[in-house]
Amino acid sequence: MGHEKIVLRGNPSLTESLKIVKDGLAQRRTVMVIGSCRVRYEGRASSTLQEGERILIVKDDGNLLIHRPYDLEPVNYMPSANRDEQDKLPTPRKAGGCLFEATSDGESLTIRAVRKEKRESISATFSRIYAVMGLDLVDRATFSLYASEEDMRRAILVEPALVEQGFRPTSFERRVEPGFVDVYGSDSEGRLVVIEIKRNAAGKDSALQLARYVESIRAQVTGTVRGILVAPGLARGVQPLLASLSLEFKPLSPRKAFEVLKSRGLVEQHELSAWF
Amino acid sequence: MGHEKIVLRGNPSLTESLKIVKDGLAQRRTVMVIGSCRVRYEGRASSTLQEGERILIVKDDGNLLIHRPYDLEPVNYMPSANRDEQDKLPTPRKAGGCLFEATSDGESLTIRAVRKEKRESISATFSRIYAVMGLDLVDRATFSLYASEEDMRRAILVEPALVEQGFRPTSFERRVEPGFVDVYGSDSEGRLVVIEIKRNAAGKDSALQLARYVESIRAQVTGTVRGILVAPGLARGVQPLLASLSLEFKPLSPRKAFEVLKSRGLVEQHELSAWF
DNA sequence: GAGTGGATTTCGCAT
DNA sequence: ATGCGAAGTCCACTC
Repeated sequence: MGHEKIVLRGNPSLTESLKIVKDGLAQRRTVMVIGSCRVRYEGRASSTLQEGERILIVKDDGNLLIHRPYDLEPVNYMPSANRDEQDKLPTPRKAGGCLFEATSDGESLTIRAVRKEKRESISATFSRIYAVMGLDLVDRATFSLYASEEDMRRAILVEPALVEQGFRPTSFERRVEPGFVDVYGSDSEGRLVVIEIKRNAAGKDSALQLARYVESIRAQVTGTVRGILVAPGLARGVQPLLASLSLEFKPLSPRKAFEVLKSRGLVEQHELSAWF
Repeated sequence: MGHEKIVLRGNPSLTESLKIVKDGLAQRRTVMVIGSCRVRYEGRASSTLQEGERILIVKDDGNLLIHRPYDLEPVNYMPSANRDEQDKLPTPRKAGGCLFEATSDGESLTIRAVRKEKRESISATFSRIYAVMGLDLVDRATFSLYASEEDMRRAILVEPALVEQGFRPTSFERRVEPGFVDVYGSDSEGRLVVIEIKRNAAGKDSALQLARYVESIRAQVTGTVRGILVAPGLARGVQPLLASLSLEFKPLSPRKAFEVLKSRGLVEQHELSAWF
């Protein structure tokens, strides 16, 4: 029993609701209740929310949300207790440290969650239930939030201060290798600057690649040549390697780059524009 | 048609789903779709989310949320376009500046939302729908949050002895050069007192911020100026920093502040029952 | 586990 | 509108 993909009841009886919620919680399914409720939270702060019609969601990892019919943010919520453990898992996770309890006094349905470590608890009491459901949802897809490396390069060209104050790009080359884009320029003291951009956390290969570029340039010119690795971050162990190669690191997130381009109206919106 | 409180279908046909979603959007009802979808967002950033089972909610004020079966935060979202207008309304609000569109190609259901001013848009395409519903929820209740930093400030104003015997507040949220002083007053010996309040354990930033305030005020007046950091505790390493800055620390928990307000009848009574 | 900084931050209040 | 600070911030990352 209870192995159905979806259990859903409209205008359920109290008994029916209690069973569906209890089963859903016990089986670590996503549980949703739509109805009129009062909510109380105590923990980091205290809050009360009087009777009103809302949507309550308990996800299968124990995260709890209570949404009003308006507002982007949940009016009440409680994070799952075991976030750290969850993050180690590549796929959907199950709750561990959060205690859930569904009870009924014959008139109403109360869902209560207690998070021991953080000493916080939340309680929602439904006096009326319009719909209740237990869901067994599967979502293993990866979420990608991005601006392209090309976007990062363009952002640096239009706003060189992203690299450092006084940086002036003088020329740039096309992509020489998948994943790498170069920008050349000079700093405030006239020194030559070679920039290598990486969209993801830069690994050793990036540092070594940049080192080769810098070395190549140094052989052709006189004077100091600085090598700067621009990336959202460094992979483990790259920091000391960079230092030993006398290279520098400048953090830049694709998001930041995207913002810069957007603020200048330079972002490509071919799909977006079609919608207007 | 469509005047029902709740329209709810399990395993609906594509045609049925499209109608319920279209009607719900047109009538500014809260719309919810549960199923397998792909999501694409463009605007402040860009994101893609491959096929997976999720919960999509369009609230009656136009806020859109897409939740995976895990995580506290929505994987994708789009704020309603008219937040400011909404905030002026005491009761449930309706969307204005957000364009919604529901379409079907015979195989899937696509819900799109476009926010013109912010130039952002989101699109969710459902290849499979387990449940779809249109809700007419009413929630006019007020949400009360206690033991906030604001409450701590109020508590100090009504009971200055929480800071120290003889303290007399003269003003609060006084504008000074670097920002705002939480509470401003004088001690039993007439010395000026500047108070910075923190709800959580105060960190280095709090100490430095208070130091800036004190410095600013010392530049404007003659005589001693005391800086007191009021917080439930100090983060590690802040104690010596405070000492080196010649600042003082007075422990005060939000809970205590709340108790004070409650004892004066300045907050709605509500029980703080045992958690376990 | 604590500290630091970012977020498609959101939210609220101030000028 | 804009800007600043708070948030029951959450969240990822580093030490």
